[in-house]
Amino acid sequence: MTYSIAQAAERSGLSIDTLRYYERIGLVDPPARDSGGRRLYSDNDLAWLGFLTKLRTTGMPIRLMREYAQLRHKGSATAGRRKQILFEHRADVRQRIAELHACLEVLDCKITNYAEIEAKMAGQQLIQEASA
Amino acid sequence: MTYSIAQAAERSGLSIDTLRYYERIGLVDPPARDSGGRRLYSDNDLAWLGFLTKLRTTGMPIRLMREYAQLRHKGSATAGRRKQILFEHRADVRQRIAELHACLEVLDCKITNYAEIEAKMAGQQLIQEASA
DNA sequence: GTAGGAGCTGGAGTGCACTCCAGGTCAAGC
DNA sequence: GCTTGACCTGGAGTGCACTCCAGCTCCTAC
Repeated sequence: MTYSIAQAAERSGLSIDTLRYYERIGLVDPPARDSGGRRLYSDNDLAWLGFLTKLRTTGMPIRLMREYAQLRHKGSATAGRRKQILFEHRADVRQRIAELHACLEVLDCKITNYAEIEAKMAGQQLIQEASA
Repeated sequence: MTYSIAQAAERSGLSIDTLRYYERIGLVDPPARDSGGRRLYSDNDLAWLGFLTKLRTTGMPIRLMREYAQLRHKGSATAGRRKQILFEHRADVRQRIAELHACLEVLDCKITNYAEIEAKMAGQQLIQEASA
């Protein structure tokens, strides 16, 4: 199964421009081409794009994704380094999740605060209306 | 208690340049100044900076933080909108945490994979050594 | 055969959030 | 009184990750 760049964009959630950009900077291999010179993405290509978007979503910088992509080409001898990259990145992600949770608590606290203010104001309005 | 810009930077975790930048774009109120024209941050200022960094850590864009900051100046009439901003932002943050968790699973899976490959290679090495 | 639409390339432009710089002021210590 | 170091200002520069553009080719459908 092959996909045009438009289909690949839709399935990967990336834009057409981004797909060409990723290719240009060496994040993805140049896909096959049809007789007219148009890109034909394979299921394999899409799987790799899917993995890349996971890395991006989790905030991995592109230069590191590129290092990973290049290691992939050098075969199994680089598996150690690739594993290390993912391992360290996972630790980063976990830490970021923890940070976000901490920030969530602050947000909860603030929101609760606003809700209390609202309740108080609503109460005062009731009192005003009753005494009017 | 007051703080020089260097102290404020250290306590907030922001750089001196960033503090001045935030002031310039209206994210923080211009702090007091000493007789020599130098900034003197108050505990209140630091508390606000602390809250801002929570918002930034959670990915709120600066233009939205600025809207929030400006609403704060307009008094309690804007509390509803401010609450709304935080409320929506909290939903964003929760969603992002969920996304990160999903990505973590993919990472776990990949890392496990690499570990298995390593184990297999180690096994082969043992066999080779034994037969040597 | 021609109009339209998808895709192509190389290169320029964008938005965001800082970050750096030159040239100056000010207060303290020697 | 002079050096030093922290701080000041307005403005320019940076890095990242795209995003857009002009001008072209190719295929399809009428």
